[in-house]
Amino acid sequence: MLIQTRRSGSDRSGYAGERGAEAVSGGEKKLNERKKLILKAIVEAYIANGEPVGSKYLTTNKQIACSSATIRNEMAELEEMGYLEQPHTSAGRIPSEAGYRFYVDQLIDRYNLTQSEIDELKTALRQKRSELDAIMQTAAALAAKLTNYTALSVKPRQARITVNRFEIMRLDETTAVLIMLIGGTVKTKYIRSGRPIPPDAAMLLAGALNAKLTGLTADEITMPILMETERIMGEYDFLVSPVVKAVCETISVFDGGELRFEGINKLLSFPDYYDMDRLREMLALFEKKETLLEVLSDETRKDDQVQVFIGRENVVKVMDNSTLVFKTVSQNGRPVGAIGIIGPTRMDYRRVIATIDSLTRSVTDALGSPRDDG
Amino acid sequence: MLIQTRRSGSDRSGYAGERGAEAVSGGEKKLNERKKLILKAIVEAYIANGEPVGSKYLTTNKQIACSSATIRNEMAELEEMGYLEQPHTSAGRIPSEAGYRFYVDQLIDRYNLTQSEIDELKTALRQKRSELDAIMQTAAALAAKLTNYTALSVKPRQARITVNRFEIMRLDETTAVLIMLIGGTVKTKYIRSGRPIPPDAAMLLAGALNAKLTGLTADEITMPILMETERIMGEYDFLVSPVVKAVCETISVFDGGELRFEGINKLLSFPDYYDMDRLREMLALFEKKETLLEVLSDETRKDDQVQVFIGRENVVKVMDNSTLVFKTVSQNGRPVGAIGIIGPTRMDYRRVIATIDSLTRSVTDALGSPRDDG
DNA sequence: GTTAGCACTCAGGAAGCGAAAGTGCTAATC
DNA sequence: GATTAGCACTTTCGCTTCCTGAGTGCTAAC
Repeated sequence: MLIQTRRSGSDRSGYAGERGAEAVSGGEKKLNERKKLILKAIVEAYIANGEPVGSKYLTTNKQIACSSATIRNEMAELEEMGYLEQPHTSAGRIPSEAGYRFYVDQLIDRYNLTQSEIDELKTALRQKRSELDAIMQTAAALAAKLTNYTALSVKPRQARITVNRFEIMRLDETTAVLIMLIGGTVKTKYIRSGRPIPPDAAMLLAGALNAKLTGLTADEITMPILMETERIMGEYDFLVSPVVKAVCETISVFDGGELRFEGINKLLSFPDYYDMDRLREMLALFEKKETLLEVLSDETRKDDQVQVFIGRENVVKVMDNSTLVFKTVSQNGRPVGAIGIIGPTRMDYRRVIATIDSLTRSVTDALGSPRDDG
Repeated sequence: MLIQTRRSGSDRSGYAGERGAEAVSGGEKKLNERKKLILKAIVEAYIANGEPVGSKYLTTNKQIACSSATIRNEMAELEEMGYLEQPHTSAGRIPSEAGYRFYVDQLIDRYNLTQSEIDELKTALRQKRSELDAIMQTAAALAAKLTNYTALSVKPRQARITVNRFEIMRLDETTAVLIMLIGGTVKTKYIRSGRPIPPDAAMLLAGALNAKLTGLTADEITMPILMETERIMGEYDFLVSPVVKAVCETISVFDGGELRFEGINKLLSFPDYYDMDRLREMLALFEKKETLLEVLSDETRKDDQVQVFIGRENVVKVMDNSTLVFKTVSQNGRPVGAIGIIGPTRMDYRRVIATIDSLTRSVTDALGSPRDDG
């Protein structure tokens, strides 16, 4: 079962500071201000340095005005509550998954990208205006570059895929290309016929397809429709069956969704992935795609806020110790994909969340509404 | 400077057995039969086990009928000649790059895939008949699966990219999709105009583009051609400039070639890549693409035989300790891409070469000649 | 409730040691 | 002259041992 970040207000990013944390609903334990301060400091120090943080180190933090002994007591309690862990007795503490979760939900500060980063983002995206595939890939590349983690972009599995419009391009006597507009993307498919395809047959076919098959899913293309289309085609009815087959193939395959990665090598920057087995499993996951697509597609539509899945919250077993952060991208108010980051649980959440948030917002802007605008 | 495998005959695969090895031309040193046997045994043992091989171990090889002391003497000479290396005094020997090269050029046995492997290959490819992009990707995935190394597929940088045919698909009042047939692939580009694009303008535009721009490279599209096209378009001349810009963008970008990888996680199966730095550099190389494309594209056309670049023979510095094996794929006798394997120098050359050879052959068959066949 | 002090624990590095593997060389043998 | 047996030598690798430093938990004092 996936646990989603809970939020109180309708704050734009959903990531407020400490305000309202006291009033949080439900099963979460209350933490006094000092505990929060300590937890926050531990998470941030651990994110920054990757080493367990000890009580002495925390005394250097100006905001925490008490001795190491006191901090030790608080830490012991935080550990008891499940927010901290100890790799071994004589090491400092590191955040548990629950600790990260609490941090992400309630302690994190709002972080803003610098103006130059935002500019980079906008100009990079402007160039590819509204080519959905290209724009998503560019966005993922940007996300990888800005965050230094591996980024992913996904076009979700769509329940109902239909072709908006057909076109036929004749190449020569017996060959033609079938062009299909599906949502914001164009798919093509070769058609080879044993018999000649005269120009008027191509025109007729395009017309027939547009008349009969637009707006239909693969399931809805039934025998009567086929026969009706063949009737329209008259003497060229032999073209209908192979072409419709090609159409069905396309809209079925397309259904699978597409998942791309950028910056895979960034994984290796983190000691968290120095374990070869973990790394291999991660890369295998990247190539299998189905599992990850499931996570992304199932959840994609729920929310237009940044989603954070920490460690074992992920259905995918492999992803212990890894966090997935993503947000959907919309066009005309409908989600058409998502962009995200995958990296170690010990991740710079502030930065990653801010980046993904801005990025998806910019992409959504850049995509605009390709049909409606003047 | 790249060194290519030299071959003597016109043997189909270019990988003969020992025959004729004695008669090899030029600067290569002659090896007596026993040395060859020993070198071959060492290379194969090292490929199989990944550990330096010692003289004692080689006595278990039936073909080498002499004592360990004799073998030691021969090994010492082979080392002097540059075919073997010693990691440290008390270890066995491993092949040097020159050793691998000699092995690949002259000692390797012909290896054939099993019938079931060939069948898998054919059926997998048949399904995607002649969709160039899809077929190349499938082929790379197959190569990765069959060899257990990382595979790559590439559509080479083409010096002269031209559009064979244009088509315009009108979406609504102000939006259209420009469809370009380039070689065997179809590229699309959105066109948005501030002003309405009536249906007859779309038709007229397609006609004008086909008349004026087909067969031209980006460089060859000059001002006079633009003006002539605008003249043809009459009152719709405002469409010409943005559309031609889109065309140029496409054929320039396309020029870059495309490079895809399959089975990146396979890299991790080999202790050769347990060094994190090497691994990271390798992954970075995979993402940068340009460097690798250069190697592949430059050499791609030279030869229709399997090409093997061992270690430092590769221009790319990162690829010490790595070997690149690839072969071009042709359509209508013209190279349209290449499929290859990248992996540790200690690679199963027999198997990899055989696989790439069969695979590219099958792909070439599957691609057929899309314009000429009945 | 907070702090100082102290005993305790544990990871990680350095040093030392012996076993195993494989070589190079010499002298004997075919 | 080519081959082999034998032996001393070198080097890695795994193992144990020891030591240090960091950080804790607990107790007693403030």
